[in-house]
Amino acid sequence: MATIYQVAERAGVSLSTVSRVLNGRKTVNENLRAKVEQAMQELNYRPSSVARSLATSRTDSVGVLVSELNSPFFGDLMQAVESTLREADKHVIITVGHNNLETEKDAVEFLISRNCDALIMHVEAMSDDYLRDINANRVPISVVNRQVEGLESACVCLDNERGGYLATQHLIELGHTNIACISGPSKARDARLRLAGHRRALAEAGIPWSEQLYYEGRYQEEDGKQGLQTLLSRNKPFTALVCANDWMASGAMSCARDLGMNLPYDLSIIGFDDAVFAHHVYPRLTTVKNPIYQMGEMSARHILNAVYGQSLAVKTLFDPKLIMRESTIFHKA
Amino acid sequence: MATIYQVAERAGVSLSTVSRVLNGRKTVNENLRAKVEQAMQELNYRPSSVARSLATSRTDSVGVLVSELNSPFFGDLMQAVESTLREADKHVIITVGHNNLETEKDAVEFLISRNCDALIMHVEAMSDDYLRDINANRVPISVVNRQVEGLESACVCLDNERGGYLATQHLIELGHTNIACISGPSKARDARLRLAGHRRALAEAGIPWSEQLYYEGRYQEEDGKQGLQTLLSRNKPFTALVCANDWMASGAMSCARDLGMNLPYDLSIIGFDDAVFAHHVYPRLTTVKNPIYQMGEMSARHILNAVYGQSLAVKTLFDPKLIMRESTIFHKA
DNA sequence: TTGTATGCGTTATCAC
DNA sequence: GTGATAACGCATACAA
Repeated sequence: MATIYQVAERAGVSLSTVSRVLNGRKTVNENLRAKVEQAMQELNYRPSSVARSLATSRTDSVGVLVSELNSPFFGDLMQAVESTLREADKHVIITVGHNNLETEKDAVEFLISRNCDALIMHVEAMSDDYLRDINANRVPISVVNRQVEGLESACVCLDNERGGYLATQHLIELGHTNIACISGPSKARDARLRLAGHRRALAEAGIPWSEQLYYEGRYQEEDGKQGLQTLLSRNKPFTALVCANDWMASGAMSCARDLGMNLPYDLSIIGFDDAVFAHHVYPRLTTVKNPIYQMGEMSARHILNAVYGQSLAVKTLFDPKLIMRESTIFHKA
Repeated sequence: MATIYQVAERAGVSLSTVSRVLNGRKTVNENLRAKVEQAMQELNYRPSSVARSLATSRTDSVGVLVSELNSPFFGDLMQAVESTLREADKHVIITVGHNNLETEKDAVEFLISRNCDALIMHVEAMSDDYLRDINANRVPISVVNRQVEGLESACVCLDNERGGYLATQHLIELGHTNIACISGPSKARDARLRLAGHRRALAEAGIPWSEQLYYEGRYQEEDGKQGLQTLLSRNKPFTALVCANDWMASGAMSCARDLGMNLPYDLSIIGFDDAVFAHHVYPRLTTVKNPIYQMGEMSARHILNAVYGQSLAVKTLFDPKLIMRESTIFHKA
């Protein structure tokens, strides 16, 4: 590999000059610039990003920490982050946290040891305090899908409460009044908020909340099945079911079918997220869209602004949108 | 950030000694080692990976180039590669090629400019020559899901021909003799191989190949729909349909349903890949499993061996497996 | 505008 | 076993 010094020698200039044309400085004679560029060509010179990093103490890399890689949700997030950042010639180092505190902390240490200029994180286990500490004392961060007090401008997230509200409101508008709910784990913020929205919609419609129509899952497909069976066993009839994400909705749907129910006539089911498979299930799943791609883009933009001196427009709170498909239907009184 | 020099000063030794304990060299006095380690503790010292890279000309990073990020297939691949590599304290830099030659080349240049020690690639557009050139003159690579002549040991892939064979054989065993086929794009190697397997199964069973029962798609969901409609319009009856991937199978299924067909009784459909949504569609999709997770792991292992001096077991050719679900059924004569 | 000298934080090659 | 000293490839303050 050719170095800047060899280029300088061949072009008959000093290495400072080479460095200048390399960094697009205007203060360099056109003649010399041409010579240097030709020398670069001939030597097939490529700057060493490592050496540059050592000199500038910047790596042009941002660490990304997500819960999983093999899910449509995080796939979209990654895709958005990667392409936004790469447009700005930054790159992405990926790690996985598995929703586990130790793993998440490990990943953060790993990324910091790699001298990332910033971190984009989607974490569940890690505390707000920990996040604030990282941002204050270690490296700037952006948090996806979570509100951290004191870090508002660095957090991009969905209005989960409103999403929960929309889902239930939709069922109410269809005439349902006995509405069951399979929520996410109560220790998860987004799950709590979606549930709160659900309850607000019920309250506004004058429908009393019933513990019997409630089941707490952990966002897994299996929980949809377990949840539906449990709810059914309580002998309190319902004609519609809200699920806190699409996986559980899908689990509930297969379970319902296995039980001989005729969907959506016997039971309206609504999900949350609009995962890729939402329109693969049968009947196609009505759900609430989580605009994760845009959120990833905004998170990346925040970093671009905060760390790399750009000034892009960023939006931090996203509005969920109802996607009507065929898994919900009018309640026939 | 504390440097190695400050640690040396505090411990009252030279920086060579610090460097030695840092790298676990045995040739250092226990007393000094203790002093140094304490000094590191007190200063909360973290070695700079950048400086180390400059000195060793290794970055402990491997570049990964995949076609997309937001697909279950690549999600699994990434997950496998990341976790395998991180166990060995290497990290992963991700880029996306979008099945487009220019983008793929760009991504490779980008990764190389980042001084990756090696590349793991899943590319479609790039030529074999180009791949060989990268490996020979630039940086060691491993190729996923593709056979490159001369690079055999660096290629880990599925036996696509056998996969295609298995799918069709399964339908034949169910008694079907009129079997339509929606293949992938003929410019894609894996598509050609799957098709070859399909034809071999037909031939072995004495079923003549018919151009009328063949449609070439591009692996998109929409192609499943287009394909089925086209095939149906040709007035040559068939009772089973082979699709070269799950997306097209899913598209064909919804199309069939929209056309009023009763699945799987009116038409048996089989897919390929066993994507996550394969068991979400209704009826649950019979398909051929593509063990992408293991393939990713093996690809990472190959790099670990070739570049980082490890000696892990690697397997390069993977056997597809038939996953029987409910979308295929006996042909009633 | 151009060149010189120095630093970035390690590893590696020598002597001692 | 230990400690100077020179790379590694680039950026940058400063001098010319």
